[in-house]
Amino acid sequence: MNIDTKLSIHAALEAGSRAGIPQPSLNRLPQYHHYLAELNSKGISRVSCSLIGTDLNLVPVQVRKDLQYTGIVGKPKTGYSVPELIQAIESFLGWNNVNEAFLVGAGNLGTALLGHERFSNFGLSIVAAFDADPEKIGQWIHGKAVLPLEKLADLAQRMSIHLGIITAPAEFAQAIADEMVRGGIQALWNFAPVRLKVPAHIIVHNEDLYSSLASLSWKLARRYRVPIQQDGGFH
Amino acid sequence: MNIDTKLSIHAALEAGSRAGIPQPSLNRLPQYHHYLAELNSKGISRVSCSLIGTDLNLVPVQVRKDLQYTGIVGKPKTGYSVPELIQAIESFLGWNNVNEAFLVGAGNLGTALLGHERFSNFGLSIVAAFDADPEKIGQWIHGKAVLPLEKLADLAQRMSIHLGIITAPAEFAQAIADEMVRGGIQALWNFAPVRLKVPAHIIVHNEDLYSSLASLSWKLARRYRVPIQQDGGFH
DNA sequence: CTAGTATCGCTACGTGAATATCGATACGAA
DNA sequence: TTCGTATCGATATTCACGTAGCGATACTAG
Repeated sequence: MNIDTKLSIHAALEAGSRAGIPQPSLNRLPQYHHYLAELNSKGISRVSCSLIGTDLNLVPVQVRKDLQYTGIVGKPKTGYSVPELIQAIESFLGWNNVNEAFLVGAGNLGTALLGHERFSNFGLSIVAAFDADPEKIGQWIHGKAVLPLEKLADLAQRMSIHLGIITAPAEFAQAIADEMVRGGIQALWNFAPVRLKVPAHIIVHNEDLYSSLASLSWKLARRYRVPIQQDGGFH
Repeated sequence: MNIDTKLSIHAALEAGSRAGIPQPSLNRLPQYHHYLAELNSKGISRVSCSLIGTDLNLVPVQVRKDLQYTGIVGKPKTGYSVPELIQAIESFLGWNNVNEAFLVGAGNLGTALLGHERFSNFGLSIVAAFDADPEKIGQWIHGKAVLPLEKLADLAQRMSIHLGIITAPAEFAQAIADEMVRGGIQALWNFAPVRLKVPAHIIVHNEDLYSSLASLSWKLARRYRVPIQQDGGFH
């Protein structure tokens, strides 16, 4: 019995590692990348997990495990080669190939993203913006044209755009997502605070500022609340 | 000194569990809130977990469990009262009391957040912006003054500001965080792609766009990659 | 040349979150 | 009134991530 369970756990783990990488590890990789780029610019060519750990507030084991997912191997006592590590992370994350993206919703947040030229370092290029507001259509924001929303699906198909960014208000997000899917877009980066309904093969990543804000304000509010009994709050 | 860092790591990791509500649940609460507000505006007064689940793409059990954390109780067969539920979520998240915040880094993203008036619905009020760039100091962005960074700590103390938002480039983030802590700020909302080192009692919430982008581009790249040989990819 | 030590890689364990299952309760229909 | 059903609440199982410990390896000092 326990052999069975052990085996199945093992299989699950194997499958997990082969098919993917834990989400938290994936989230940490860009931080390693940023840190390593800094080291590299200082001319440091080798680095150990312990060093990364102390500088980034992580325990060395975790760093090592994360880096293993990229496929790189280090040498005992020596550590890792910084340039190789950077290269490994970039290639693992697909930052070598440029992703062209469409953005919908040329409001404050959309404008900010359009102007964020550093995205190009990470394989992201926003090629055009879309909006439903006639006032905005025809404008140029940070060198990108604002086009009418109706043209999105057709253009996406002809230009083989794979990534869509939604920075429109929540009530329009679902309709926009539908249009994007219709245009053959494969992945959505959604900044609206809704859970989009899309076909199963579409990748959706939600970037919900209100969720984060909820976390924060809850933790903050909690601090000034009367001291809570850990479990005894009830009955 | 390293005791401090250990503590902060520990605190960050355990914050969710010690608090009594899982982080993911906390993140979903604003979505329920948004959804319920919509129902409420339609005049619907009662709702069941199953309904919420189908509309939000979640399984009913999960919805029920999340809602339980707010302390509300439902009635079998009837479900929950929509207004009570909204009230419970708002009070649980601390959205009834206003959090005043300082923002540092009046770039694209900072400007976007300053202009996002809907934050006021969620208990957040950004009262002033700060920057180190003399060009920006003295300007008014969306009705908020841009002040010199040196004044932050003193002002924060005098105005009892508890929340700091960092939208500056990564290389300045740590210094800014230090200033905020010096000014008595309790919680940081950090949009820079770095792990801040702060005393253990400070709440930090990282909003790392590059992490998200990494997730996305990895998943997207993976789709077009040839089936992966686990170890053979390199050399 | 040998011993010591820092670091990597692997396996095993523990904890917390998601999910499934079971019993309890309230409303509606016969 | 009584039975059926939808829904809530509580408990148990499964799964994923983080953590710890062990052995292996390579550099360095004497």
